[in-house]
Amino acid sequence: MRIDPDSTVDLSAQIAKAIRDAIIAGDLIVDQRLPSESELADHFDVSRPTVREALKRLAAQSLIRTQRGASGGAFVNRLRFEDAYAQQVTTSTLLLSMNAVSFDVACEARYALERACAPLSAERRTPDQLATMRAEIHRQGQPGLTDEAFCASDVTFHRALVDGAGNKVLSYQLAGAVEAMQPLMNMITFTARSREEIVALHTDIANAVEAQDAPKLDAALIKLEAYTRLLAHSVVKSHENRAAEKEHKTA
Amino acid sequence: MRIDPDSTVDLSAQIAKAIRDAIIAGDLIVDQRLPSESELADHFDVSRPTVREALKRLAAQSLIRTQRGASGGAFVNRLRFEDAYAQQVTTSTLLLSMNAVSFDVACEARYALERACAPLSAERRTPDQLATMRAEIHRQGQPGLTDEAFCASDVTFHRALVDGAGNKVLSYQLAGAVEAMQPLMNMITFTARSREEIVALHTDIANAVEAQDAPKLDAALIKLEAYTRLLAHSVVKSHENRAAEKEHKTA
DNA sequence: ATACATTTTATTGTCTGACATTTAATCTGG
DNA sequence: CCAGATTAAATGTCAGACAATAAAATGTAT
Repeated sequence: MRIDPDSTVDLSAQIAKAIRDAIIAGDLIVDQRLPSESELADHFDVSRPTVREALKRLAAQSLIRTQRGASGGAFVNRLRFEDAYAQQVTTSTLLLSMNAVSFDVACEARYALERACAPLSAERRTPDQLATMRAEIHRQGQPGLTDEAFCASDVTFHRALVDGAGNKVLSYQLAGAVEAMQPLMNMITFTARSREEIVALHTDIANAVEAQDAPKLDAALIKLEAYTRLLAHSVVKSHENRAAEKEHKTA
Repeated sequence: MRIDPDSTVDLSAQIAKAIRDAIIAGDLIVDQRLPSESELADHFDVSRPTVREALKRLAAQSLIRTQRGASGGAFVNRLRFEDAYAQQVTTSTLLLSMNAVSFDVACEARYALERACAPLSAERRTPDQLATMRAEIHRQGQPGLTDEAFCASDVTFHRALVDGAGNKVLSYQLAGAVEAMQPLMNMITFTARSREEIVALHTDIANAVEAQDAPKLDAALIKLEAYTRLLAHSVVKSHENRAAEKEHKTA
């Protein structure tokens, strides 16, 4: 592990990269203790604050954890699915919010991915998963639910569908796609009529899963995607109309 | 933006969270300049090194960038697809290497996702994308190629297929799945015979894409997945045999 | 000898203050 | 008006200190 003191890059960034590379290469294994901050400072010939900045960078990526006290220190962290999941949701959410991704593109991606795991879900669905889906459908049918709560329930419903595939890697990859869509979905105001329609489509999905009927499930998802896009378009249009009216007034 | 000085959590972690939440909530917008480190230190009532550790955490997640000099400082970073992509690859790779994910599970996830975007790719394929796929197939057919180079070409080929869907969100989500598999794929030793088979299957895929024949493309991908798993299983078996032999000798 | 309380020690967390480096803005002389 | 020198503001880095924590070592009483 070496750094170049003459490089224009931050020393802490270089040190973080050196350690990260060592972890990726397997030179540092899970739960292994790194040298203490002072030792690292000596090794890289920098000050302790600089080493600490490097370690904080790695901690931000969940690559290490630190413990205080005697026999404490920084340890290589076993990256858990939940940690990776949380990071992916944050990243995906910001990515969508900062890059002017159209609703259509995001929606297409989400449903394409969801349909990818649908056949596996249909095959392997568990009673637990079915119960979750039914429970969320029931919740979505209750009046007085806020739009946010409705969307949250929607996410839970779809997560159950995805997790039903029984493939942790797949669940992890899809988590970002499904959850990152939520802020966009929250823009939609769900009328009683549209909620009714969505509940009906969700019921179709749950039925198809229960019947382990993959083609029917795929068809139901396609219908739901189409309906979601329809709703979003009407929202966009009403926004545009309002903007146009405003424009008209000021003119 | 506030922190709790009595919390047991690191101050730098709290500050990072406060700023991160502000970015996610949209209180800090892209390219907006954060207060200087000294000002942040005053605001949170901590020292400058503590603020710096917090900022490095955010920099590690590509949420901010820093610039030196007058009128420099920390700016909210527009998260680019490439940055998010790179992070996802790192995370996914470590996730697989640290969690004893079986080849079958990873492979299933990868091909399920890839098949998800296949219909879109078939519909929207560009001449450029087709050219890339053909070029990589040609490279894969050349003798003297190392296993690593063969795998790298494989990744490029599949990326072309994925990018062909013309959906950046989808490409981003799939990037991790495809690239993270590479270390696992690198374990396989490709015989001349198996390379030939893979090239043939890749040709089927390219032909299906060119013909914009989605069902044919899906079928080709299913065959490739089955063959990939077959190869991996033979590798695992030969490993087990060798281990058994070793065991026998020492006994 | 063992269980419990105390002390020691190693380590991270935080602070203070200073200097180095970089870069944009400002000033100054031609 | 322009080019170069100067200034100022910001991050990058360093050194040394102290606080907080938690494990290990030590002492002590039963």
